[in-house]
Formats: sequence, C-alpha cells, structure tokens
Amino acid sequence: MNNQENLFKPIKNSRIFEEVSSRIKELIFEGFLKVGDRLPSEAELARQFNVGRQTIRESLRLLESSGFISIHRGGAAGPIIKDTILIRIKDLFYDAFRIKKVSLEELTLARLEIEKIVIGYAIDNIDENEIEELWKNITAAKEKIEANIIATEENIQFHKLLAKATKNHVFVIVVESMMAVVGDSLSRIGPDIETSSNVVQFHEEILKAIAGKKRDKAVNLLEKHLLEVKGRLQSLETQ
Amino acid sequence: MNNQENLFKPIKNSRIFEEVSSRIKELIFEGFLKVGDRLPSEAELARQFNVGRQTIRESLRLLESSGFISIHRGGAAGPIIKDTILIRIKDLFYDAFRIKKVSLEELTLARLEIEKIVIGYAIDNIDENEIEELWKNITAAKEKIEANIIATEENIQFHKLLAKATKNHVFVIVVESMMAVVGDSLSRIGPDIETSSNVVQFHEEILKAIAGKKRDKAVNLLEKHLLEVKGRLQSLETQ
DNA sequence: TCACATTTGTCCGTATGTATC
DNA sequence: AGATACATACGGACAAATGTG
Repeated sequence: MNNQENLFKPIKNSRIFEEVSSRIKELIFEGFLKVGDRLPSEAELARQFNVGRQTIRESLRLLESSGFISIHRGGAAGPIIKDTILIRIKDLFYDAFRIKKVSLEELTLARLEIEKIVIGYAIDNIDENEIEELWKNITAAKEKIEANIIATEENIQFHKLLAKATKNHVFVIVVESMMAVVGDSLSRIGPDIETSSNVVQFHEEILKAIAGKKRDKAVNLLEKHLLEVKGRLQSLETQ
Repeated sequence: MNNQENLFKPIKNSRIFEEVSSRIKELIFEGFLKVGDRLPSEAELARQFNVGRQTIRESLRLLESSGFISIHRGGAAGPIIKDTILIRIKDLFYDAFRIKKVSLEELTLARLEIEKIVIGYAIDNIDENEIEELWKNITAAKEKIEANIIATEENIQFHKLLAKATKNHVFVIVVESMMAVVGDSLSRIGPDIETSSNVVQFHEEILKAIAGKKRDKAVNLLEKHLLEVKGRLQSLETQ
C-alpha cells in the first residue's frame, strides 16, 4: 500500500448507484441534510441526478441499510433522513455472531474493559442533571419490578447514560452498539424477574459510588456486576 | 417497547427483495452456502425465485452492503459468497464518527484508554508470527523514512496489528474504526517526515517491551506516545 | 368515511460495457 | 482476437399502499 494509491483514487465510483449514495451521504455529513428532512421522491431524484429510477432505488437500498434513511410508501412519502447507524451496527454484530465470527465471551470481555474506563471518565465529567437522570432511571426500574415487570429497557439505558456522562462521543457510540447487542440477546433469552431486580440493585450501588465520587468502589462494583452478567449469559448460551 | 413486539414479528418481510435477501442469508448461516461459493447469475436467481431481475438486484445490494457477498461484472461472474461483515461494521463505525462529528481530542483520548487495554491483552495473546509481522512493519516504516517518504500507512497498521494480537474481534473492530478516522485526519494534515520518524521510533520501543513481556513499560510507552500525538494534533488543529 | 393523488414495489424489454475463455 | 456471459443501466408499465382533502 503506497501513498500513490490514496492520492489518485478514481474520480467517481464505477457504479453509478454508489456514486449517488455517497453524494447523498456527503450532504448529510456536511449538514445540508438533517435528521427529519425528506429527500425528493425516487422519480424526482432520478430526474435531478439524471439517472434511471432503478439506479436511484439501488442507491436508496445502500443508504437504508447503512442507517441513513428510512422509506415509507404511499401518500406524502419520500425517504426521510434518519440516524439509525448504531442499530445497523447492532444488526451486523448479530450477523457476525450467527456466522461465528464473534462470540458472546469476546463481547462481554470487551464490554467489561471499556465500561471500566467509561465509569472513571463519567465520575470526572458527570453533571447534576445527569445524576438526576440516573436516579430517575433507577426509580423507574424499581417501579417496574414492583409491578412484576422486567426492567430490561431501563437496565440497558443505565449503561448508555453512563457513557453519555463521559462527554466523549466515541465512548457513547461504542457502548451504545454493544448494549444494542446485549439487549438483543436478552430479549431472546428472556431474563427472569429476579435477575432483573438484582441488576437494578447493583446499578443503585454503582450510582451511589459515582455520586460520592468513590472511583475505586464504582469500578469494583461494575466489574463484579459485569462478571455476574457474563456468567449468566454464558450459562444460558450453552443450554 | 414491550416484549410483545419481538414475539409477533411479521411472518415475511413485506418487501420481496428483503425476503430474498434473508433467505440467502439463512442458507449461509446454515452452511449450505460457504465462503468462496458462487451464487447463480441475476437472471438465473430471478428465474428460480420467480421474481423480477430488479428485485434480485436490490437483494444483492443488501447482501453486499452487509458483507455477505461480493460482485464482479463481466465474464464468468456471479456473486461470490464472502465474509466481510467485520469490515462493514468498521465502515459503519466510521460513518457514526463522521455523523457525530467526533473531535480529534475525543478520539485520541478514547484511543489512549482503549489501546492501553489492548496492549495488555496483546501481550497475553500474541504469538511468534504476529511479533514477526510487527517487526516487518517497523522495518518497512524505517525504509520509507530513509528514503524520505512519510510512513503513515505503516504507522497506522502497527496499531491494527496490536489489536489483532488480542484475538478479540471487538477490539479489532473498535481500533480499526478509530484508526480509519485518524488516517483520514492525517491525510488532511499531512504530517512531516520528522514526526513520522519519531512515531516509528516509539513503535519500535513499544514492540521491544511487548516482545520482552514488559507489561507496565509497554503501557507507559504507549501512553507517552499517544499523549505526544495528541499534543501534536491539537497544535495543528488550532492553526 | 371515501375517493384521489402520490409514491413505492415490482415486472419486462433492451442496450451497453466489461471480464473471462 | 472474437465470442460469450454477465452486471450495469435505461425506459415504460402497472399494482399496491398510504396520507390528504
């Protein structure tokens, strides 16, 4: 791989639908198109780009499967700009599991290490509102448990909120993708109410440690918590 | 989002091209189709599934952008079963970084923390061939520097090789995504030969520490290295 | 509630460029 | 080098779905 290769890359992709797709992507990256905006209809796009409708459709397939747009038919339709990239990452991770390219063990190990880092930065950067939000999360989860409802959503949200508190987008993206996969696994397994309750208790203790800025305690609790989760997932995997 | 939603999902996708795509995916998951196998041509697929060619084409776009097949045109073509899912995940992470406008500062900080973890697992799991590969990387970079050529490719490759040595695909994906962004920034900034040379020297020292299983030393060197990179990038960013 | 207009989903026929034998 | 097979791309057509008046 010499540098020449990067300097003189083709002006346009040989395939028109790829060119159209990356042009639209570029418009999104540069902020000309924002989430919620609508693209013109397929026919109109074909006219403006001066290509056939089939080509436009294939471009839209690419954008759709990369999480940039969503498409509804009928009436006042037209592709809508979305940001569901993280969901797409989750879907691909799931494919990778099925094709035996990534194991649950690898994922939980990476999660453990990365979330240990996250919790440190969360303690340094969290503000009052975010601590409030985390308390609300615990309360909501507890209410569900009281009513005998499993609180998976809240329990996953807890980890996302921690990542958000680091104020670092990289951690947010990585943690959210991993949690999407975890949520997916859990929804298939269907955890019992006892487990869910146990998780909430752990989260509450972790939050107390964070609010008290007790760094080591928070990390230790998290590690214990995730090792427990890991063990539970693995025992279910081999069943 | 209750569990009901997951229990009663539609029997078949309303869109035929999605149905075709998931049928072919299923054949891959179940082992009927293996990497290297060829799918029939578009026309033949259309005949067998009893759908139009356009529908088949859109299915192939989905499979292609999910990393299951690759397509070459002309001659004895026909879609080939591949497994590039992990590359697709990396591409999507890269998109996510771009769309969230991740700053270089955030990125290098996350890199610093995540690579510190990576180097620990790399020391535990690296084998002889991989150490050899890393030495080759250093040699190639040095040769370029001698010839007054900037060795950006090799310097980025060094970090990817470290991630590979952990034997954990999640680390590989995360590191490769981050390095893609770093490479992008560097190609815009255009580092000077002195900086590039300095980086190679650091990499060599790190590699020595890894080969000698000197864990703490390796981590310290890496930290020092990345902090230096961070400082250099910031001074260039604010220019 | 109902009809209408718009838009996506699908199919067919055809032309062209390209890679392989 | 020529023939062949294939993906790419265009245009026209109709069906199905859906929001709006």
